[in-house]
Amino acid sequence: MPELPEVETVARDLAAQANGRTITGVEWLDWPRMIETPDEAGFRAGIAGRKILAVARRAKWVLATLEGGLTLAVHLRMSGSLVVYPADHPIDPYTHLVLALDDGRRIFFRDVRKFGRVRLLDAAGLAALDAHHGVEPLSDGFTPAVFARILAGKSTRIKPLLLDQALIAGLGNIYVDEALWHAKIHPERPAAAVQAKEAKALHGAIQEVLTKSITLGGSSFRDYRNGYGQQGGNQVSFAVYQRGGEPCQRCGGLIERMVVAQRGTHVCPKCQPR
DNA sequence: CATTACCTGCAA
DNA sequence: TTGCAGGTAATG
Repeated sequence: MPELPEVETVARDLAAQANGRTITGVEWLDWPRMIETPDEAGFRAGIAGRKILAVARRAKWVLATLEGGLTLAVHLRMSGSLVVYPADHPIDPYTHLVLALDDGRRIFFRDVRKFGRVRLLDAAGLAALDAHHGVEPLSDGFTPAVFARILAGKSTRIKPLLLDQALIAGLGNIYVDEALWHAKIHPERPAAAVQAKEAKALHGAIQEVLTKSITLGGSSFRDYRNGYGQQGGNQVSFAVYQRGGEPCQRCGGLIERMVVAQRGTHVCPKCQPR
């Protein structure tokens, strides 16, 4: 799925295009199972006539603040996209939700794999979603000291720990592999065994890979689209992700693909010793 | 911890 | 045909 940089890009794109517009209603919905709460009828009734006040990101959720204390929350999971299209844009078989705006344009939610999820939340629901997630890695609250506290005493391997949204919100498979390579840390090392100096390097690497990707509009491959329907971000290049068998750009050793916590994992064994 | 489930498309 | 894909929750 889109990870933090891609979701951030989508949220910004939606904000730029839809802030101040009113959702007149649900124009298309062919996969109601993706709506987790409320039920379909409640969703249709609750969203109609609401003005979009702001669009932001929390973890990998796109959050549209609506008039009346409600929030439209969308998770793109593996293959979802959220795009504002002109009135004449066709609805294809992978488009599962279309929201009509008061100026004739529409917000399309497209999702090949149907893993994406949509919620219409009140204040309590939004608070619960927020509480479910850990620190935002690009926020002021994510200091090296805070990161050190997260690692302290944990026997979990560092990669699965970084993927745990309840600890740090927004990292996914790509950027974890990239950050670990930058910091020269093997993904299977126990978190508590990562030394202070290494943890500081990893903290910096996490912020750098995320920030750089946001600057470039998110990485683009497979199903990812920004809020304008563009692939964008082709400039983002990865050091190890999906480069198994290729030489490491730092040491020349061969990048290896392995499986860690059931996720494809890419590592330079020479740069990132166990 | 690992496995399974949720879905579909695509490359090997 | 098999395995793999940016995610996450539920279940041994």
